[in-house]
Amino acid sequence: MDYSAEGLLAPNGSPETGAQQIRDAIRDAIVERRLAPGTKLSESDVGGLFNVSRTLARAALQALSYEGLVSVEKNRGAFVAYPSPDEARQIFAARRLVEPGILKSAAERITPVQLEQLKQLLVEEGRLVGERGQSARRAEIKASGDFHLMLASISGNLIMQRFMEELVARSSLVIALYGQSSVSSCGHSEHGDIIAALEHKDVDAACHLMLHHIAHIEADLDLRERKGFGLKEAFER
Amino acid sequence: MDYSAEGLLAPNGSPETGAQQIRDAIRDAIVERRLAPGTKLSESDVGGLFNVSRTLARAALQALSYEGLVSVEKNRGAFVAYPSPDEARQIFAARRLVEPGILKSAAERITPVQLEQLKQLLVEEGRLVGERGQSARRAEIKASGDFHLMLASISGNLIMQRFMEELVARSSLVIALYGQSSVSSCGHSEHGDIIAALEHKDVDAACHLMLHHIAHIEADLDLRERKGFGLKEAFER
DNA sequence: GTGCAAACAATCGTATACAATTTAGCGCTT
DNA sequence: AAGCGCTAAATTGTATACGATTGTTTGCAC
Repeated sequence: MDYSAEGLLAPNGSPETGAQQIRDAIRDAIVERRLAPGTKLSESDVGGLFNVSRTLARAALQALSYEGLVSVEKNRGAFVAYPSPDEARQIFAARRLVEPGILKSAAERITPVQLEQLKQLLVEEGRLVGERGQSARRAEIKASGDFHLMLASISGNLIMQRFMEELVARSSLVIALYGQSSVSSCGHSEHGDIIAALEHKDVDAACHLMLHHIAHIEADLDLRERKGFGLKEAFER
Repeated sequence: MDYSAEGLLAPNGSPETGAQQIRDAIRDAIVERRLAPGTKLSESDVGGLFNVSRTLARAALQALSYEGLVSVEKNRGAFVAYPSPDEARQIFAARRLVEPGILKSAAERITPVQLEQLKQLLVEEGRLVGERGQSARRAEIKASGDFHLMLASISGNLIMQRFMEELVARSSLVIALYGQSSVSSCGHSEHGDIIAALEHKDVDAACHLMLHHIAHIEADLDLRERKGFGLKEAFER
């Protein structure tokens, strides 16, 4: 019946099977910037695309709206979120608020093998920076976010981990909208510095570096209000 | 046609009308502890109770599962969440992580009128502590949480505000399950101390008091794993 | 009487159908 | 020709229907 890219590593999702997959697929598309902010996500289209009914498509869109990646307007439909400059500032303010704490917690619990995994992630990220092409760029965006996500994972707090997933995903949207330099994904070297500080058990330095890192990302944004000079944005809200 | 730059805190019911109401109603019931952890929430029953179809009931339950207040098990149904001791610890760890930061941000932005509102909330809370009866107790639980929520609101960060809503709600579940002293809701006087520190612009003291406050709540919990000595718990879970 | 198995019942998972709302198109009036 | 109002198409909101999975009970063999 349906042989559409069945779960490769998903043994079983707790709530539903179908909607979960669709949600993840759309989220990946948004985070990797294949779906531009403001794009309309009609329930019929989404359902048709994944060969499921509107019911599941709707559930997936709802889920994404809870994560702030999709905004659904009553009787009008769902759109890829188009964060305002103010929302963007709040997202980064939230990251400045929680990431040092996560880092501190991660530093207390990190094991040698986890430290090695972090380093490996860094190597992978560095490899992608060197490559060319859209595909490599997307992978780089993902790897860059995965660094922050792995720290949250090491912290051992599932709640903070989920929260960071949301923040990283929404950050990607903000960068897609307001980023200036093309390679604004994440300062690669700064990730390395943080790992080094972690390795030396210098938590304070690591936190300081993290704050600096976040500020660095935010500094690359142009958060001035757009007055709708781009007609596409003006139309699609 | 389109008055863009839509309100950030628009009264606009974003997704749906019906499911939102049901979700809020059930959430209130959970937070106020009228629904015990582990209670089964069948889609048919919920729908029947609110005179809507299973579709809306399901959407509401899904929403609550994203907030961690209900857990849905595939092909088995939805239940009021029954946080494990480990989850409980993570919830409070998350609060220790974010509340000082929220408080710091709130201290920077608080206006005299907001300070007055905080004080009024405190008075209201104090009044409820004195009263007797189930209804007063429920209101007290809510007011106690509202104190923390209002601080998040004052911080001006909608994302942190939503996150705190989740944490406060889940804390209520934890206290319902593991709280020992009957009046374990929240140390009322400690709220007053924090306000006082805020008023004197002593942010460090306020943060310190907040951490102490959270520790105090957590200290009242008995987070030892239950081996099913209570037959009731053994059944409903 | 105990243990397994097959049918029954209940509930969830998904699809489809209908109603309500919004949006766009068209013709009419001025 | 521009503006207004009405109708029709499209899209979302909600309900119902059907199939699938799980849990229970009954019945039979041993």
